[in-house]
Amino acid sequence: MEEALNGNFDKSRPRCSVCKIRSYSFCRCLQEDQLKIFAEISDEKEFKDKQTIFLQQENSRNLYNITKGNIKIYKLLNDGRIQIIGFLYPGDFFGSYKKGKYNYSAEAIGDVRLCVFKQETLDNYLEKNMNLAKELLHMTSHELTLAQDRIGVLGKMNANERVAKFILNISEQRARIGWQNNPVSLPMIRQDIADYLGLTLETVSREITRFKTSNLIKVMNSKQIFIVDKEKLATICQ
Amino acid sequence: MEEALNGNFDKSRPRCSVCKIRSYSFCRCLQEDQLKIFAEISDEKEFKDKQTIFLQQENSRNLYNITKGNIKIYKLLNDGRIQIIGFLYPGDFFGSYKKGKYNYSAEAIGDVRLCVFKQETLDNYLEKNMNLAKELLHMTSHELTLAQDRIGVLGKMNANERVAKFILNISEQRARIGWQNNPVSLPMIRQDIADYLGLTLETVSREITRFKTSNLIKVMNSKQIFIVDKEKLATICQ
DNA sequence: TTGATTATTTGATATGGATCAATTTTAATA
DNA sequence: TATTAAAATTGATCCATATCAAATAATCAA
Repeated sequence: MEEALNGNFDKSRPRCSVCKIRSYSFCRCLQEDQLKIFAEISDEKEFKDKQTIFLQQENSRNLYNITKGNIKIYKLLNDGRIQIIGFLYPGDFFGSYKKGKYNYSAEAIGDVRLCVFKQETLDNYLEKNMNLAKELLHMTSHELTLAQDRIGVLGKMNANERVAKFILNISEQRARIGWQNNPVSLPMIRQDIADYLGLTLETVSREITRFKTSNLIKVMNSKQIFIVDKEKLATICQ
Repeated sequence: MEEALNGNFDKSRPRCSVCKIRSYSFCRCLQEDQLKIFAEISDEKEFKDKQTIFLQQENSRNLYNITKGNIKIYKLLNDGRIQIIGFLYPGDFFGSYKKGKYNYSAEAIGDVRLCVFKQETLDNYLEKNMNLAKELLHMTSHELTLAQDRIGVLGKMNANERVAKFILNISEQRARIGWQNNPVSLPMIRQDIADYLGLTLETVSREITRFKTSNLIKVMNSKQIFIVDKEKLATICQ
């Protein structure tokens, strides 16, 4: 089962040892000899496009680590309005390590593979491993930084700036985990981008067209954007 | 000096022992016998209204814990636009525990007293105290939750909802630390509320007037708001 | 106390992005 | 491959909030 999921046919090595994204994830701080135990405190789980991973109102039990694919986390207002809090990529973690309700819902975009940690299990493990606790603290703190950046975008930037920043951010994220970052692939639909940026899909579409006609980008297809003039795009959103 | 600041004239007890807000702060997890050492790894510092605590572009060296007063943390776009990321109150912490630049600037609103921790010192102490590391992780995670809530507010709510939510939030925060929460005092000016909510000060003023004329609140003076109908206010922003 | 400064409210008008609507393009399925 | 459904684009219009402007109100300094 585990072998099937990560393609590890070397039974002598735990799946964490052969994990391709470990160096971008909070478990990167673990030594080779710790990986066997660590691999045992989590389960791998797969999700298909649009499958719900958890809903906001559920009791929080797990923390998740993405090893493959993209997910979106979102909040739903009771009149149906959606705000996408974030798109998450391999190496990112989400969920909750404290009891209560989740703060958002999580859904797969395309095929997804996750490591699932039970709260108590992870908490117990943290107790024995200060490095991991610190790494988790640093990554949570980094998440907070990103969330604060987004507050700035949503509070003060106009549609033009938001879309420019979105394209650059997603390209940077790809570069960070060593993937092709130009053309950048947008796995999510325009409605999702809109719900992420606090705009409507029409406005997102118009801004993309605007960047296209002013030759800042080339739209290979609706999900593949080639950045022609990165500097000008950066100037737009500073 | 320390005695003068926190009014502790009992020289036999460290200032953390007599700290009034410790139970709301990350240091609440420490035992009485640990407080002496902990008091020694931080300094107390005072700031006056509008004094800058640090600027975004500075090298981050410290983590701060508020023991008295209010501060605002904000980002500045290069054309002068301001986004206030948050208003922070006694028990809240801010700054950075990793090297680099700060992610925002911080400024005092009224008289403020802070505990200042040097990054390395705090980091070393964390190494020896798993409880504190965990508490810091949980509080950072909680901060992240609050930031995500704000993303929802700024991304999807209209002016009416934003102002209603602001008044309720600030009232809840007062209740949480056991202070008078109705009437609720707004230590910041309208421009700050606007920069916090992603609105203009005129819009904030108009929404407050609207709540006043529809008898949801009473404006004792511009900085003291009495909540008349909490339920209706809550319905507005759900 | 008085004048000056800063903060707040209120009014008139403008506008960026939402909304409504139709068309085109792309993807899914039979 | 044809048929349908979903996604994306483009156009026309509207409206919530910004902007500009002026009047009060509160605070500060001399």
